[in-house]
Amino acid sequence: MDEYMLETIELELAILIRRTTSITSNKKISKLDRSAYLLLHQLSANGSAGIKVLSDEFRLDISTVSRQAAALEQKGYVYRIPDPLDGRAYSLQITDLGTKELIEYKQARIKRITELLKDWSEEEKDSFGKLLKKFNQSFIDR
Amino acid sequence: MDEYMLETIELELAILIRRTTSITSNKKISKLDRSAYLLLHQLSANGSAGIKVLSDEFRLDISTVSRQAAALEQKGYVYRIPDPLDGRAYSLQITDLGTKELIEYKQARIKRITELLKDWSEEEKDSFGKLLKKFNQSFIDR
DNA sequence: GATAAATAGTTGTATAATACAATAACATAG
DNA sequence: CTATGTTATTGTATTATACAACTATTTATC
Repeated sequence: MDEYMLETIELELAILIRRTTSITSNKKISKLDRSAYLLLHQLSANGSAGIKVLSDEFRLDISTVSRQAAALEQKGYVYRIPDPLDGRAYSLQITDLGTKELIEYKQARIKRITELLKDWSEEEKDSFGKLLKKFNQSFIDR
Repeated sequence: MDEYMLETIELELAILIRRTTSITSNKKISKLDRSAYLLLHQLSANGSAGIKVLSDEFRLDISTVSRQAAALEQKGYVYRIPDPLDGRAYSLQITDLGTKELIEYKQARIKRITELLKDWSEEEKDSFGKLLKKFNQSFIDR
């Protein structure tokens, strides 16, 4: 029973990833992509931070975050504040435009998920959210 | 409450995808990648099929599946049976070697997930598996 | 304080998974 | 039999990632 459920989880996760990857490369719903969205979310929720800190939090390579940040800066969604104590470093700060886009994108995502889950019970949604969060937690801690 | 939970689901899904993408491009655990794994799984579970049928089932572009199939054939994990009724088409059949790799890969994945979820209750695992499956269902039906 | 080692960030290059467009070979409908 | 549709392949582009080489700067060591 246990073994079987793990197999299900394992398979359904793989399917989920493939499906999302496909949809992502498909539709340009908004001006934001997933990586940009998560970066903006982080800056918005937890305040400004440098590339290094962000890449640690995200468990991504510094170079990856560096490019993501450059793209966001180029679009005017973030700006850089040089670190007064360290000439190499700076903080990324979300702009008003960035905040606006973030909210719009988030709203569009929530709308889509609301639609997908419209037949789910409150309890199921609640449970799914919590378990996903818990899974990501274990996942991140490795 | 509802709105909040949808926001959580939405965010945690994005995080999950990013995290998995990162890990995928990171570790070569096995000879299989996720796409190859899912293709083999499909052939193993639902019998042989052609590229067209597979790409419909997977909601992927034909060209994508065509390349995945070519890669698997090249490794000796599948072989082609020409369709006797249609000179353009053929069936993909999993080989013994393919089956062997599939089982090994699946086992490795289950092991990893077992480890990740070792502190979860039976009920949580059960619930997570079912909800993931249900989510993919809604997701696929669009 | 001078030099060595560590750190923050950028840029070049590579890989994986996808899509779309053009094409070839074949099948079916009129 | 010709026009249209279908299966699969191949060329090209995009996106998100990693690793490696590099620059500029900071910190540690002697």
